[in-house]
Amino acid sequence: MPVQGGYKSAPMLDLRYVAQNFDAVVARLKTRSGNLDLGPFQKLFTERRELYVAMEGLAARRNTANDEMKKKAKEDPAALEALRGDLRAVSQEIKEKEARLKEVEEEINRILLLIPNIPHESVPVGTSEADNPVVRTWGEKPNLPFTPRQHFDIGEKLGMLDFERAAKVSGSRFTFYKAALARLERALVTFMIDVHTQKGYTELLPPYLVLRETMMGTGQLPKFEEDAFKTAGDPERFLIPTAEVPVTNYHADEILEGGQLPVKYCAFSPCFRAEAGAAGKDTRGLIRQHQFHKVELVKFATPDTSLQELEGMTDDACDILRRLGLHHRVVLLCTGDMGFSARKTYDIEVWLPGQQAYREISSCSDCGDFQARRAKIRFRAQKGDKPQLLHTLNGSGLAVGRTSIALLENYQREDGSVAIPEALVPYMGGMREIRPL
RNA sequence: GGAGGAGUGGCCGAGCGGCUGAAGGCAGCGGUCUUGAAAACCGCAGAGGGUGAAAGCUCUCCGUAGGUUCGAAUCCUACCUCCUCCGCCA
Repeated sequence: MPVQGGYKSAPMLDLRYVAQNFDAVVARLKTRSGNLDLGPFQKLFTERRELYVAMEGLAARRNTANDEMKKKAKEDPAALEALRGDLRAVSQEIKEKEARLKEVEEEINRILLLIPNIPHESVPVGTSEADNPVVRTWGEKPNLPFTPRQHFDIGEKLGMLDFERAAKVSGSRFTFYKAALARLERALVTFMIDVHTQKGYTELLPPYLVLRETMMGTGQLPKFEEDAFKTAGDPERFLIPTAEVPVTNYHADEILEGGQLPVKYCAFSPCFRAEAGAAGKDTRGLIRQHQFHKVELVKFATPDTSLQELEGMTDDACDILRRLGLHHRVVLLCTGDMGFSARKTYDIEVWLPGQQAYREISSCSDCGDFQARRAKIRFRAQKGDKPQLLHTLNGSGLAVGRTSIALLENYQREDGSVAIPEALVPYMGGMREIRPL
């Protein structure tokens, strides 16, 4: 009867760290949005340790007694019977403790799985996006000598975005792209991946359906189940909300060699989001759809380099916008605006003339060891060293649909046609502008 | 979907219910030898948890989860994955 050990019950935050710095951790977590309830965590943690100690004592006793059994079995059958009775009681006690330990660990995990990552110290405290400082800005707003239209007007006038038929076929928040705009979307994907692979990102084309534990690994579950689409079969599978999910879990349960870090991947995928909490928000156009395309960047880095890698990744995403000549700015998310798994996040916001607003087109996060702990991704600094958790990073490079929006709004002309930036012309088969059908 | 077969340490591959954390081989690391290298020989070498300042001590792990037993890699049950053949299919 095996005593449970190992990292099977992988804690979501460093158990010991949380236990030893309880107040500080709670205080920092409270700067995030949402409620925080650590419940009976400390009591459970103590009980867990006591159970471990007790079980070990019993197991040790049983093991030595079992060695006796080997001898007695041959020499002294009578004593064997007596011993057997004793041991049965010991085994029984171990089983009981084991059952209780399992309960305790499940309770601890239930609590910890719902607790977000601890914000890094360089992240400003704040409650909403209004508190996100602008870190830098690139380019300038285009000077359009007419009232700029929003992308959905442009697309419909071109006859290349069809929201009505999409609603007929799939319901709200879907779109048919047509002709040159369909090609533009495809061209953007290829363009982005070409740029990233030239910088050392390895292209990965991931599965779009993943298991529950995969969604757990990156932090989408268990807390945000209502945001995801789920299949009916057994096992249930989830449509990925981002390629971050399959790509980060690509190395789940692995030990990487320190020398090969950072490992960098880029991956195109469609993304599926239920948008449960977004009713009434961005209902028109391509901004918020149930399905969109994204090229994702993922890095696996050592703890001491991850913050620096985040800067690099953010710049790699910005580079796409620079090459496309799109005005944008980078903001640092405050504690209250960050995602569940992140310890530090930069959002890149592109200027949309039609909306007269900056809109998020990329989000780049350093997740520290948060996802690595959940997904059991480790590295070995030197041969012979103990494996330790690595750091994971992810960022959009970029959201393709929103890039299409930015191109439409920034390169629109008064007559309804749209220019194609130089960098994309080769990917559009030489096409330099998009004219109405 | 139907019929078979298999899942053991970085890899290959043994393993009568106790002497197996696991033979043997390869790769790896350290050393002897050598002008250097190779070969040969010797040695070290899995992952985690608990406790401890550390050394150490101890517990767990042979696809996963249960079960039988004083004791399971070895017996039983279910599940998962992979391979082969048939059917179906982009």
